[in-house]
Amino acid sequence: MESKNAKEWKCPVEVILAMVSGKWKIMIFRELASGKPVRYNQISDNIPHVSAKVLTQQLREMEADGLLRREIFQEIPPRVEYSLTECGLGILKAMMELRKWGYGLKDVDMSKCEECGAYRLYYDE
Amino acid sequence: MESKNAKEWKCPVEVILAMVSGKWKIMIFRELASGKPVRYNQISDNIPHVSAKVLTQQLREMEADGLLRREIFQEIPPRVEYSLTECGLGILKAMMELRKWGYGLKDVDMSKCEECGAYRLYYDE
DNA sequence: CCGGATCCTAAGGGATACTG
DNA sequence: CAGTATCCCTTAGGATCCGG
Repeated sequence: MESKNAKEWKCPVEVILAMVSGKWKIMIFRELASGKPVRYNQISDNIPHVSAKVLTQQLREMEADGLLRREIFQEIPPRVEYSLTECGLGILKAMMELRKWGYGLKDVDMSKCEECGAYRLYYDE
Repeated sequence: MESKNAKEWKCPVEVILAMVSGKWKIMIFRELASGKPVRYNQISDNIPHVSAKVLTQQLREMEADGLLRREIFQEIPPRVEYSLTECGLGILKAMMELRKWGYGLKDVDMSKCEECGAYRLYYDE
C-alpha cells in the first residue's frame, strides 16, 4: 500500500479545478453569472439534456464547495433560488482568463446552442 | 436517443478544462513551467506515485492537445525531451488566476510535498 | 416544484510484468 | 531510458421510478 500523500496534499489550482469539473457546472456558472438569484426551473430550462437528479447533485456539490448559496422559500408551490457567492463570482472571473486562450484554439465550436440560443459560457461581451 | 448537441457543442472554457483535467497534468505543467525541455525521467522522478503507463498516457494527451511538444533523440540510451508550447505556457499563465483564488480557500493544504519538496504548482513566487 | 432512491454503464486511472 | 501490454477497480454521470 502506498502513502496517501498524493491525495491528501492539496494544490490550490487542483482544488478549484475539482470544484468546477462537472459536466454541467460551467453552464450553471453561466446561468448564475449575473449574481442575482435564479430559480431551479429557470436553470433547468436553460440547460438542455440534464436530468433533475444530476442537476441537483451538481448544485449541491457547488453549494458544499462554497460556490453558490441555496435559498428555500416555504411556499406552495415550493420555490428554491440559487445564486453565486463572492467566491463563485471570483472564480468565474478567473476562468475568463482561460476563456481568452480558448478562443484562440482550433477545434472549438463557438456557435450558439441551437436549442437555447446561448453560448455555454459567456461574460460581458 | 437524444440529440448529441450537448457533446458536439464546444465551449472554450470546457475545452481547456478538459485539456488540463488529468490527475497528474498540473504537476506536469509545473515540471515544464520553465519553458525549457525536460527529459522523461526527470519528470517522472519529480512526480511521486505516478506509474509509467499513466504518465506516458497523460503526456501523449497533452501533446495531442498541443500543450507540449515531444522530441526524440535517436541515441543509445534513448532520450526524449518534453517542453511546453506557446499554447501550454499561455494556459499555465491563465491558470495562475485560478491559483490566486485558490490561496484564499479553506481546506487547501499549502505545505510542500514531503517527498519531492515542491508545491504541486508554483510560478514565479 | 424540487427533488431522493436505486440501479447501471463507460472511462479514467492503478498494479504488475515485459521490451526496443 | 523510455516506454507497452494486460488486467482490474473506482467513480462520475445517466435512466427510471417514487415522494413531500
